[in-house]
Amino acid sequence: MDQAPQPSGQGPGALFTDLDQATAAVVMGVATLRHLPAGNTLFHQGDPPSQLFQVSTGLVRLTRVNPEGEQTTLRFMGPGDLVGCVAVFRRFPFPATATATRATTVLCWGAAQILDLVRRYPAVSANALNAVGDRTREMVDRLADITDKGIEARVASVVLRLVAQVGRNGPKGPEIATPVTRKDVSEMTGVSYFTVSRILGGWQRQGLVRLGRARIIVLDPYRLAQIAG
Amino acid sequence: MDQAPQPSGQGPGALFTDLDQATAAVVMGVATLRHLPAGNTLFHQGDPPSQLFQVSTGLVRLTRVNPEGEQTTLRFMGPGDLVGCVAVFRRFPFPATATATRATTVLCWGAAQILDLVRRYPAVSANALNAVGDRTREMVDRLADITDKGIEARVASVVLRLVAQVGRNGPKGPEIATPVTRKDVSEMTGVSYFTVSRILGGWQRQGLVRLGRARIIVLDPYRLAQIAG
DNA sequence: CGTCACCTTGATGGATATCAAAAACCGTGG
DNA sequence: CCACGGTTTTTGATATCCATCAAGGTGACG
Repeated sequence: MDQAPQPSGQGPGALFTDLDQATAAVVMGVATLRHLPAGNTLFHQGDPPSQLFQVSTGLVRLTRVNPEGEQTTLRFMGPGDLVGCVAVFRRFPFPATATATRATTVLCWGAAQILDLVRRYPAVSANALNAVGDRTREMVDRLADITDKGIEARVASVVLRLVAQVGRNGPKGPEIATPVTRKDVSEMTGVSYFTVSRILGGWQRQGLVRLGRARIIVLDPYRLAQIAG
Repeated sequence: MDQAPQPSGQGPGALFTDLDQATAAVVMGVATLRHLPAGNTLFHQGDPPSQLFQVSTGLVRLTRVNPEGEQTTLRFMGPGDLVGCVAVFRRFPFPATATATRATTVLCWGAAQILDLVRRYPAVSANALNAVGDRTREMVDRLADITDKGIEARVASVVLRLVAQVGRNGPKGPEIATPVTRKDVSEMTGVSYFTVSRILGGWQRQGLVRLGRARIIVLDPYRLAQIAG
């Protein structure tokens, strides 16, 4: 907790922040808890937005099929993050596929229920607005990163963002939740696989990071932030 | 109206959709109308989010300063679009600078007032959620475009998006609102200036577009969509 | 201890950024 | 109406960065 990176879903969970006890109970009351083994999917790209999820434990990967038909990673979501919030509140088909990359538990709300709650409780509505706003903000930042930074800076940004979103404090320093592969990082940066490997390798030689199979430990976040610009 | 591209802010204006007459009157009542000469700015990047704007007529450009200190174009907003919605509802500093690129009129709401309206009227809250959700959706799409499309496809995407957002029907076909320069297009695509010029030039030779100073007329939207993938 | 998925490293070519310079365009004022 | 100045755009030549291809390594897990 001290200097540990926080999951992006702040506090007890995005939807519940600043709710009075009664309201929180109502929101919790209509939720159901679900356990997913690794590899299971919450929903597929294009599905109607029938449910809203909040990750409780584990790790969820959002992917998209590109024009060539391959799945490419869009982002990861960890404990406290609202998965599907944009689609559900906006009543759009899910723009991505959500998959548990390891054993995961999630809270689920039916679309109709959650929309009703939002209409009835301004506090819940505010939380929804905040969650969606945060998402937009992140996307704008990522877009700016990609358009005006060099490759190395982009990789640094993505690594730092991953640490902040799905990081944990390991013994040697902040550590990105496993399994996040080089391929995932490359797809999130718009850089090829191999180049990411080379850049990370270079950083490891300089002692900025420690690498493992589907694992990245950040030893010098300050210098990384510098590289990210 | 027939086959004309619609501004992204749908109908009479994002905030007002599906409001009963009384509510609409209240929302309109606390708004003020402002006229801006070309070149004036609504707000600067980093400013506290003191006001929400809805473009009524004209054209607004959102720019961001990149690490090198230059202003780069993020997007344009035309009639019906809510400018600053993410920042105001999320209570974040504005992530970009908004400038009128020509004579423009906007509706303005004070942050406190609009937050109050959102808390009081679920219908307004729903509209806010929709507006912010649309924004997220667009950013996700743009991000995906950039990471998994080739350069030419990216330029095509941006041109088509501009037509949809700030396009008008000219005599020869859909036409992007002026002044949108090649430089703007290049910054929105993450491609250099010169390359955009070459690509557009090529399209003009094939009869897909007609070019002018700070002007792009789309002659063959269908083929462009094909190129965009 | 074998197999599979993930990762690294090297060599190569090509797409695109960059630099440089000239041309087209527009508004302005004579 | 025309000449002028600044901005935008085009076009060409060059260099560089990165994607791609190929092959070998390394760790995890049954």
